[in-house]
Amino acid sequence: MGEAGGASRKKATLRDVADRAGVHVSTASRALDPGQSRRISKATVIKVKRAAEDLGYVRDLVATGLKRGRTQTVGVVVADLENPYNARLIRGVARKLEEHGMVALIVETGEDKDRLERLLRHFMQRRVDAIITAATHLDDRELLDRVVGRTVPVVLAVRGLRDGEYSMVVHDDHGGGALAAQHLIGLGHRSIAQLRGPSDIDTFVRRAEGFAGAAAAAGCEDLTVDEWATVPTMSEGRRLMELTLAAGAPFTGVFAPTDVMAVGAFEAIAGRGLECPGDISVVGYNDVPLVGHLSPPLTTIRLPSEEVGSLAAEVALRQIAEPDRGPESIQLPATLVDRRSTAAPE
Amino acid sequence: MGEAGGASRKKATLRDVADRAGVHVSTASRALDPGQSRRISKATVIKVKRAAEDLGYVRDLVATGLKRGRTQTVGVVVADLENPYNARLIRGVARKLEEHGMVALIVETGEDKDRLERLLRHFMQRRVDAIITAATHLDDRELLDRVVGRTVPVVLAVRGLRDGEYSMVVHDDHGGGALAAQHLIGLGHRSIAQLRGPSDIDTFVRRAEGFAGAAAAAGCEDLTVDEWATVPTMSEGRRLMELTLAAGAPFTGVFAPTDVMAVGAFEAIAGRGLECPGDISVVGYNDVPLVGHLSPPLTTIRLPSEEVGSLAAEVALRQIAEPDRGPESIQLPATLVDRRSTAAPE
DNA sequence: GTGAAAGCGCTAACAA
DNA sequence: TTGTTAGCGCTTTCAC
Repeated sequence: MGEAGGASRKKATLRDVADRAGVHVSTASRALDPGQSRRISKATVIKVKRAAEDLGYVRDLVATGLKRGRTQTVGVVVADLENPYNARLIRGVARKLEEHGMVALIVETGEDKDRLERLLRHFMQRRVDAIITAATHLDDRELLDRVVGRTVPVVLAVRGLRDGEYSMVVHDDHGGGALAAQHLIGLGHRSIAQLRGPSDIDTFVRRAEGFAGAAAAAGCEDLTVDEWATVPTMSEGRRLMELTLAAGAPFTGVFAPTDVMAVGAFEAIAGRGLECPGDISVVGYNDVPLVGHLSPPLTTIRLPSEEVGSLAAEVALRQIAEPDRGPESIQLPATLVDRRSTAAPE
Repeated sequence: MGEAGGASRKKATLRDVADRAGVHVSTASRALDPGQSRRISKATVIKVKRAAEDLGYVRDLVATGLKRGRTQTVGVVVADLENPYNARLIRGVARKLEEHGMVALIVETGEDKDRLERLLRHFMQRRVDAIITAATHLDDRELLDRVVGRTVPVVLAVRGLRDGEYSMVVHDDHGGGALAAQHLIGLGHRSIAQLRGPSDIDTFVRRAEGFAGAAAAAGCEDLTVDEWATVPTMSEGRRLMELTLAAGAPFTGVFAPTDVMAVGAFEAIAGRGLECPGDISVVGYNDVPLVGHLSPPLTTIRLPSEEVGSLAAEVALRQIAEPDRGPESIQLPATLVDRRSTAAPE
């Protein structure tokens, strides 16, 4: 019956399989390769497959990778693993890749540029077949060009870059920001503000533009402070919210370009003894899991990050298959999830 | 000045470097290997390093892996990437590995056994140097033995297995469960209950035992229902909480063995028109990020998962370095984070 | 349809 | 200190 487990003996090699089947290694190789096995006589294929099974043979992907120059690996970069929206993005990527027998090599930058460079270099050393990055800053172009260049396809997920040399799968951030403003305005708010995420990240710039544009278009008073967050975290959200409150001008609605920044805003609001949505309405962005269970449940712009991941993987696969294809761009529409952190002003 | 970028030309090989430096490849190999370079004349090392720099040479880890039989890769399995406590675990692993020039290959099972098997097989094909798994079910032993066996070190993180054939880094779940009960009891609750996680996962069994034991020891009425959750999710938490409430017996405190299950419990409580902690106190487990911002902020047992990850990586590295070392076990103590979801019964 | 041969890019005895 | 040699395990022309 054999050793189908294969965890015991020394690990069978293709040579062993060939020997046992009484054929040459090259024949064995072909018999086991779905793309080649039809060029081999049915009888031989069966013989070889049986031998492989008996020996508990598993193809060594390292050797295959070396020979073929393709590792069946896609490098995936995110800024922060702890953010569930990245988790979903990764899941989207991983599931799609898995369907094609490929695997994601996932790394986290913590928004640190040096780290990004190290990680990208590492990807190159490992000969990943493509790179999907959701951690791009606006000034990373030079870095990407320099360390990755055109050696492997790059797909920018979520965070884009201004001119289209790389493939991108992004969200309609401008529209999302506008939607947040319009929602507030529709509720009757006339003085609103936004907390702005890092100014060197595409998504945050676009969300900010969208919000500001829609506020202006509606003739709404925009009491946004000058400052931008340094990183899109809860504490930065709190800081900016405090700043905005401290500015003194009265406003009744605020947009945070990230759910966790919105949570920071909640803290600042509570810290001032104010209430949400009674005194101030808050709109977030992303719609990460627990956010519907906060107090109050957060109204937010939904970013379907699993879908972004899945699409990014599809693009990557396509670019791997057809390297001369030229960059592709996909943009997903923004929708608002209306919950309880927004209400008409009192 | 050269091509330090290396993203342009055809990709320099060690041979190219050797040629340019006027030495043999093996010499070049040694010169570039920190562990060997002291056996090479200073002058040669410099020559080679310069040539490498000029050519933008980067060592091909695939080839190195094939030759050395070590890929500098550790496979990491989690059940659910979206759970931030896994994110932290992964971060702990990744950071530690990175210090040693290694990288984590991260995959997600969704608690699915077939998927686990496929993923483990894939790890073997990729020749990972070790496997860290935080997705183990109690009946996975046979699977682990069969597909991994003793070919590479395995470290069980968070979720253990009963007899010590594998290294483990776990939390004191029994103690954690007991702590939850004691906290409630200390507050004055005399009738309490727990929602139990999947009965085929070590952590949940131990937490349940700890809780039940402490409740019994205090002579407390334990109104836990018979049912166990099928998966540790919010909806299962809600379902079990509803079941418990429907049982009709009056209790004032409940323990959920997972924060997300606790959120489900919140929903069920609210659904009945009850209040937390007014009518029922709730204790969770894990202390994941947003949980302190729920309404009410959740009292919970803290599981330092980043530390678990980091320790698991250390154990893995040790086991890789000394394969005959025999399994190691580490257990971290449980602590309670007292917030607002628990109070004295009314 | 199958075998022979030549490596992918690198490392590690073994010599010298 | 350095070069020679022999592969790691696999795929893939090129013959037959």
